[in-house]
Amino acid sequence: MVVDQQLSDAEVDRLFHALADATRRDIVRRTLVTEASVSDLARCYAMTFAAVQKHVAVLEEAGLVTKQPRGRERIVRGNPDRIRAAQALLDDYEQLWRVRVERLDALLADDDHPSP
Amino acid sequence: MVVDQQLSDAEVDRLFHALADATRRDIVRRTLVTEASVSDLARCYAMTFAAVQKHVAVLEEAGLVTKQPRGRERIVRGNPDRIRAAQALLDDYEQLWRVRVERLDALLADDDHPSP
DNA sequence: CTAACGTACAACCAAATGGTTGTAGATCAG
DNA sequence: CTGATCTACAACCATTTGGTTGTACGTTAG
Repeated sequence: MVVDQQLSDAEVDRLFHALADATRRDIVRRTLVTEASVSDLARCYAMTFAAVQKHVAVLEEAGLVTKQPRGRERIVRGNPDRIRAAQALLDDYEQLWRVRVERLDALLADDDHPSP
Repeated sequence: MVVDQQLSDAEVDRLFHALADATRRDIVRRTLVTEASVSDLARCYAMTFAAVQKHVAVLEEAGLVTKQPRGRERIVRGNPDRIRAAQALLDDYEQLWRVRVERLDALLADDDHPSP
């Protein structure tokens, strides 16, 4: 089982911010399936190489992607662990919501036996 | 079972962007457990009422929170469905990653029977 | 060696973000 | 009615963001 990484607020900020852009999400999608160099990726989008380079940097700082040198290229790979970390965070929110549901259930149970 | 909402790129942008701020995440946490007025929330943070109001607006546009008038107050409640929508999106990414794993497995299987 | 390719990085710009203050409209309490 | 409270919204400001262009440097191909 993957250990539930303890991410700081700033890291969580970076993680969700990195996911809040369609181009970056597409880069994550691609590199989860197939590794690609930065210029491979740049050819996929209607923007300059430098712009794509910046998106990859944002993803790398968020931990969603790793960049490994290979000759003159930098090979980009998606990091499934960070995806799972994000899922774990969202799971926590859902668990919190259950508290509300359980409290409402308790209230309804009390209504079955109202005090006079 | 909750239907898998079909979110546009712009909606997903808004969803993750709304989550990319510690104050907003805290508002979501609180309002998932207990409903609260905007000024209830404002008292929790070291910033002006107007700033908190803006954060709530961002969360509302992202669908992570609903705002319901009650007298002069606006009651804020967390929306677990949007949390689940975000989880569903991340699940998709994890599924993509499995494609890579399966392809690697296939490659290894080929290596068991190398051609001469 | 030379030319082409892949990357890194700085400088610049318009637009969006996250905060502030200030004003004004509803609603509630006394 | 009057005053306090809760909200809405505009205007403003500093910083960040997402894009551009341009320059420089290492690596590969011919």
